[in-house]
Amino acid sequence: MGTALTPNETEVLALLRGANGPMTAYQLLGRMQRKGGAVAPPTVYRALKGLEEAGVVQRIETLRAWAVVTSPVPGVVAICDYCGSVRSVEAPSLFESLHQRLAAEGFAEARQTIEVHGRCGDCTGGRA
Amino acid sequence: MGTALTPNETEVLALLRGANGPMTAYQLLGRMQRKGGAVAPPTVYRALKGLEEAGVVQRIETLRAWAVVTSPVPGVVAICDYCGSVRSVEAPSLFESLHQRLAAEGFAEARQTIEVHGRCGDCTGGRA
DNA sequence: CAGATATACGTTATAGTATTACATAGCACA
DNA sequence: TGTGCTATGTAATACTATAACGTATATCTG
Repeated sequence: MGTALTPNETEVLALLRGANGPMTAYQLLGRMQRKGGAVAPPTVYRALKGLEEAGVVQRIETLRAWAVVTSPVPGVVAICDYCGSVRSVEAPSLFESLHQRLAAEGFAEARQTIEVHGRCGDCTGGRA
Repeated sequence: MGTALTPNETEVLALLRGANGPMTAYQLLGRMQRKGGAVAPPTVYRALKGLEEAGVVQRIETLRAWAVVTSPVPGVVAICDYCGSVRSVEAPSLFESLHQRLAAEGFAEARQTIEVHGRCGDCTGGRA
């Protein structure tokens, strides 16, 4: 199946798993430098590319940051602008509707990005 | 209603309208420099910010580029990776489903980004 | 009118994100 | 042994975006 991860990919993935949210490439770079000495941007970007192709991380486009994929199926990324939390919400029927809608236009999609900014339940319940 | 556009905003909007697709901020900058002499990045970014707030342009996140808003209502941005075309596809019921789905999670959305990469009808019909 | 405020813009510098290009090292295996 | 492949290192650069500060102009208002 998926080829095994390389050492660098493993390290980046571990860092992302240990974080409680997305990290930018340069945050990852900083962590790796504090551990391992001379690490340069291509090391991080190559690892991210590999992990993305393996389907285990994804770029959160609107944050220019990277996060572990938490759901087996593509989801809606819900980003709270108040507390910064990022959740992936599964919505298979939504993606199916999207597929249908695009098919009706003759468009064959290969990759969907759905990101939503707003306020999460925790931040809505409490004060502003 | 919407305040009038500033001269810089007007110029940037005209450039985007004249293009047949999204332009990056630095492409806009280059055009403005060839016309007007010394123009710096903040000039472009300020104009884009104003236009975005006015709802007449939007950033295409997955392209890191900017495009004129073509539909009165938020749409699905369909990007053909073969010919580079970018279209906004209206899908009100899709956005309504998205709203419902997020509301069920307690999430109140303020801004949605839906971008899809794939192959458009023109590129599907013909050869690879 | 003087002074206060607000908007738009100019200018310089810098921050933040990502890629290109080329070198090297190790492994697999004919 | 040598050939090719994968992963990595390394240096430089490209691309995207913002911060911080200054200036000009308009408008309001006492």
